[in-house]
Amino acid sequence: MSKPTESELEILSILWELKDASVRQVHERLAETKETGYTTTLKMMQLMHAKGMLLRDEENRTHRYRPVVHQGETQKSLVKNLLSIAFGGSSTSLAMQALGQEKPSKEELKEIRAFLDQLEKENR
Amino acid sequence: MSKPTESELEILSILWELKDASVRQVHERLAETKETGYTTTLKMMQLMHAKGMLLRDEENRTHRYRPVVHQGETQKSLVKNLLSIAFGGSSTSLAMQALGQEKPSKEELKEIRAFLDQLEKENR
DNA sequence: TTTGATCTACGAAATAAATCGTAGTATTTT
DNA sequence: AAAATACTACGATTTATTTCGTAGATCAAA
Repeated sequence: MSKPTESELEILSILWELKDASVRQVHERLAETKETGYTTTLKMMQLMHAKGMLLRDEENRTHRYRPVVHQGETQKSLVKNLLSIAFGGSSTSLAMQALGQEKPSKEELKEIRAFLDQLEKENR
Repeated sequence: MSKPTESELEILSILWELKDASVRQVHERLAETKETGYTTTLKMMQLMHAKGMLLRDEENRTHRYRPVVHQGETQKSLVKNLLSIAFGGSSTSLAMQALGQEKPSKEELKEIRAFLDQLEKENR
């Protein structure tokens, strides 16, 4: 599946959260942070459906959409791409860049450390 | 400064590495992994220069270009963007996603742990 | 049952990004 | 010094992405 564009990602994010939504719902969320017309959102979602990125339930007049790809898979490919294109493949520097950006809480630090231990264990 | 496009990033990556290069040099590197014409590369770099993304030394007939922004700053804004658009702002999950992708070496693990300790210390 | 609101479909325009050919000069090779 | 090669400049085209108006159908309210 091809890489979603910026706008597509905005829509996907909302759908990942809501699981399932009408154009109206998505549009209302989008409009909170962005100046945009209803038919624009509609068209985007229709295009995404045509591309196979969204499933559509046409049972009722108001169609409901949901993402085909899961957030995790998309995150994975985005990270992979960013890694190769801007970090010379070094996941370490990407990770540190991210963590420096938005400081993790105590709990998160613990989680990350556990994750590192896990990685190290596997590596034997 | 606005976010570089995919193609611009490819060029920036090469320039970050070479510090300073002619269109020909950049083109040759690009052509290793991508089917593209010389004038396309030229035009891209001219555009980037016009946008203020690249400096140009016009001393000699063969101009030499170098990036205005450093890799670190660009990485920072890319990560920031990715974080907000696909990870709901959670640097922890971005970091783990990255590390799971490309496993760090023993040395890198050490480095990351030190980095985490540092973060924790600051947090008091 | 008319009016108004809400939907979808869809064409088309606006914008952004990427590609490339051609012309004109300078430089190097034969 | 003629021919081939290497550069820049630049217009124009192509392709991708985003935006939006209009039409027609369905539903809800007056």
